[in-house]
Amino acid sequence: MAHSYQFARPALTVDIVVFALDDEDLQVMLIQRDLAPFEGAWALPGGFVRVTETLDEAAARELVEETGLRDIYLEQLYTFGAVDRDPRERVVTVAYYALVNLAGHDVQASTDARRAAWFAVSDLPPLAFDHRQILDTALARLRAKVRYQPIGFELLPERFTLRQLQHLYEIILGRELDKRNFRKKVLGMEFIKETDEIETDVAHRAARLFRFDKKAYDRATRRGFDFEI
Amino acid sequence: MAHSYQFARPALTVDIVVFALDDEDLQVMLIQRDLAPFEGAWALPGGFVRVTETLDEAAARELVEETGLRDIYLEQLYTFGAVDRDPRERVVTVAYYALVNLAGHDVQASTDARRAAWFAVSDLPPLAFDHRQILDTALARLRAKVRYQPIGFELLPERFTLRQLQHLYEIILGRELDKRNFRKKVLGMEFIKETDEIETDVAHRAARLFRFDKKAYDRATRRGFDFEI
DNA sequence: CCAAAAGTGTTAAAACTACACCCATGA
DNA sequence: TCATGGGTGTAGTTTTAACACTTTTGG
Repeated sequence: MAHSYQFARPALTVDIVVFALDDEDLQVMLIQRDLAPFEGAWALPGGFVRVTETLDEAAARELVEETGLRDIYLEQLYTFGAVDRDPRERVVTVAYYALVNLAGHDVQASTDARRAAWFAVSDLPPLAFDHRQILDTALARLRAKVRYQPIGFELLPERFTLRQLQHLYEIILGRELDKRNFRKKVLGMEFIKETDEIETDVAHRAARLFRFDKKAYDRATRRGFDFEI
Repeated sequence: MAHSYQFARPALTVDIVVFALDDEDLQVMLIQRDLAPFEGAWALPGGFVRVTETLDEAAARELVEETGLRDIYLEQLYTFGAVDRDPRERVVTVAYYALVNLAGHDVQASTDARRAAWFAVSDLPPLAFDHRQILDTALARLRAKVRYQPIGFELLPERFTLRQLQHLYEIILGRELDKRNFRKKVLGMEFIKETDEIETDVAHRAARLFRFDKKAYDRATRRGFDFEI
């Protein structure tokens, strides 16, 4: 590695694919651009990385600034470096994806969030730059990872019913699951703890609420347990 | 995303963790640094990304320049952005990992490769920068990915024995596998094709050679087949 | 009393694990 | 003829997949 940079430097940004779940669909948060290029088009939240912050910090900061979301699950996805992905100049972007429980966070909390909106991943508008490719990569990662890491819980409230959990997997994986087999598998995981609460305000028998116990999960993992749905 | 960069830019590099297999160990290629900082220390091959090349191109170029290796399996790993990972200035690095078949490539083909050497991952020297962390991340990724993607073949010659293949998994996964069960599973994969050749120059019964048929693998994948060891 | 979802077991098929001997070859 | 690794089958166990009815609750 040479000591100093004899060439021009690419600019460096972060972009974040924020996923949430409603009753019907997996959703993604997009921001409507107010500047050229792609003025008026929808884009992923993101922005330039400062020299004084890590990549994770840049992603978390942009998320707060552009969407008002803070303290949510955030994981680096992939770094996109096509030479012409930004028409103005060379920009390399480190993409992240985030998972948020819609019920627990107020997206309108930020003034900069006025142009933010949720879209179903099955019905997306055209996106600026290569953001469609980034989003597709994030979706593929989420679909693969949700099966062998307990990240799905990030999309649910802290207390959830088994029906909600099953529904989450059905939406993300895109196929139906057998209710009895699903419950058998999940109830066999000792880190999915039954609480003494039940649903309220439902027009039918109320379901038991469960919670994900991270410490118990870590203990099981150390014993060699492999999460899998 | 603002239009132009009102802040100083981090420098951007690529670093590559090159894995190979010998009879005993998984090995990694390191380069001895001839400049400060960390002069004389061992480091991953890598260097600055030019504004005219993609990240993949930068990684492939640095690999040829520093090790002489070309046309080998190369995959983006993770991007490391700790603020002080380089003592000189802010440098973000996009790490890659590569897999190479030792028998098929001549590492000494490059003049710049004089300071390159292979080290067993179980017996590494101290590394420059955060390269130990990068290497550990690559190792974790390789161990996880080799189980559900057919990338192990990249570490073997084009024609290989089932013993070599089993040995590869035993070294990477760090545990012994049952010979009969392993052969049963592998021979059941239609994209692992028996050839009409056998080993030569062995002091015992010669084993049949097999090859990995990528097209047949892609066909199986499209039918929903899931590779797993 | 009706509509809606909660909750619950069994069986057959498939996959996985453990395990030991004879065979072919070259030195 | 010996040392070395090549090559092969079975049985017990575990895991997975398919499948339907009764209970609870609120409206």
